[in-house]
Amino acid sequence: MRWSKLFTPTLRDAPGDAVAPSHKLLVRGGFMRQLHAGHYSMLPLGWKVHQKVAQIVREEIDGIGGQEFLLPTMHPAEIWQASGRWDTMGEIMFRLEDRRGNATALGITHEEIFATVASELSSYKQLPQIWYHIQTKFRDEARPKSGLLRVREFHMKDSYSFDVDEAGLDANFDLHDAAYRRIFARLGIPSFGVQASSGAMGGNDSVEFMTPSDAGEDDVIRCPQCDYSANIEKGTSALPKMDDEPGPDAPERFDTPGVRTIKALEEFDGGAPADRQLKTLVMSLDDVITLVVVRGDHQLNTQKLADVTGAITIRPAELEETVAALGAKPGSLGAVGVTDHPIIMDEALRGRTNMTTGANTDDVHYRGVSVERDVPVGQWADLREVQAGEPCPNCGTALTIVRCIEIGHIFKLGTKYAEVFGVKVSTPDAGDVPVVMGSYGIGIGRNMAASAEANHDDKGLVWPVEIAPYEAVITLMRLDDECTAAGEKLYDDLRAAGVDVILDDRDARAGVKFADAELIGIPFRLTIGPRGLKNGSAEFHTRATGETVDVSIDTAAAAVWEAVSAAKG
RNA sequence: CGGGCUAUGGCUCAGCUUGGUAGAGCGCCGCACUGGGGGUGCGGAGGUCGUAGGUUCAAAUCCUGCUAGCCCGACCA
Repeated sequence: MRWSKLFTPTLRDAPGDAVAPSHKLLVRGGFMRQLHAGHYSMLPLGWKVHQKVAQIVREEIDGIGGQEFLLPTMHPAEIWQASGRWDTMGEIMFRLEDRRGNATALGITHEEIFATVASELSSYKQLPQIWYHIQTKFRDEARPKSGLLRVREFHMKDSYSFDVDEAGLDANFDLHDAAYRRIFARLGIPSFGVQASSGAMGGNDSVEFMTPSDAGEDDVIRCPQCDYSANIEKGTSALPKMDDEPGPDAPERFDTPGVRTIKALEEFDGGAPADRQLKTLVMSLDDVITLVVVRGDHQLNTQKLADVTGAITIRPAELEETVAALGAKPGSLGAVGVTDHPIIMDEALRGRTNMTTGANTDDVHYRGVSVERDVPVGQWADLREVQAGEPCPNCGTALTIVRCIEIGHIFKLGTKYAEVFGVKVSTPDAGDVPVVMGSYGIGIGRNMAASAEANHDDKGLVWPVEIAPYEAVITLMRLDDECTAAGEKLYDDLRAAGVDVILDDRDARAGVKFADAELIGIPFRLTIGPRGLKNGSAEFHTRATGETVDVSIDTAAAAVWEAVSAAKG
């Protein structure tokens, strides 16, 4: 490629509304442009990087035995209705009708579709199978943000494993785990796996891959000592045991005029510290008013509540609903003796006695509450959100909470989809059995952005060689005959050697060319100018280190080839 | 969905408070000088000021509705 012909509109200033470094740099470098919220046009450079990322993913999934497919992105409603996800996916799914009025979905993921294909599997001898495609997904995100990090239209590699039993699934799960770690390493993204909520995917086990970044959207609990790490939607901590006094034989009502908050009750004469209070949250779970109780100083994690209850639509109750349900306003609510609404209690409250909580009369509280004696708990569950500094459940070290980008997610699905879509195989001793599935996703554009987040400096992007838009640039300092001839020869030699090289033959000043090459993150640069040519040399610059060395013009191509080869492993 | 902010040329922004000829830098086109880190000078093109309505002799500016975008939160793979 000759830069004079390349469409790469680089900008000196980032768009004012971009915040994330990857967003700013991908726009400034002319990799992409926004069409509207959550939809980006990939320009030639952006698409080139995107395809290189996809190719790495393809190589690694092929490497564990994956077979590449391409399934449609428009799906009939019936197939989603069959799995139940037409309803449970809610507003995330784009829906439309064809000219006959048939309901259609734009694919958010492809478990159902791959399962229909898999229904032609018939014998255990065909298993295991790993099938995948790299296909556009559409998700009607409530809030697209941060450039490519969260969008409404994106490419995802999603693979699916099919096994005759759980042991087979475990093996395929581990193969994917290892392949994903190789992918992230090749993309230059520091990564680690965490225990995660399976959310709307169903299934019984899942691991998310995370990379620490302020531009991310997930909070991850990490132990600095052992290897414990979990999404905050899933993780827990070991709380110090509380020594409660037994308290009175029955709860005692007492007046608390004007006390409306946990903090106020702490300071109130005759009140209680927050960790000796019950916090009663009135929630609507699929329109069922439910009391959710956590310790006064704890926070509810709504994803945990969703996982535990299976509820699809969770929201705090409106004021009127709360008053209608309990007869008091927030600030004086409690679950003592409440029998006409389900009560879900956080595990941290098990066995607690002599607690303080609202009495469902404005300005009145109870003290001396024994949780298991006085509250008709319907369900116990881990609902609280871990706070930084709490002890690790494995080793007791103070936990940290790290902001992360989710760069991959792998699920053990079990037989849910196989049963719905009749994916079963004959076995020698168990007859026909449903196939055990796994599902494994990795967003191409998000990983491109995550690599940009991890690999940039104040001059611009510093792509790993494998995904850089070009591996090397030959920068002509003058467009005179001598420089041009030397540059053209190097350009031809490098292309012949298989190096992805661009010749900067623009009639522009040196500063512009250097700045552009650094902004878009080309790993290696050969500078050809009269200063070097006098001595028969070119300058060899490495983007990542900033080092510049003189090399003989005769060996310059070989030097670049060696550097590229070494970097690609 | 709740809260906040924004919308003026390709990009970044000023102008709005106090209504009166639409501006700057970068980018773009032409010419000249220049030529190893976003160079200089001269000349030029390019804007229904998001949109619809209202107030007014007069609206980028004041008022109202709408739309779009961004940020925080909720939610989400």
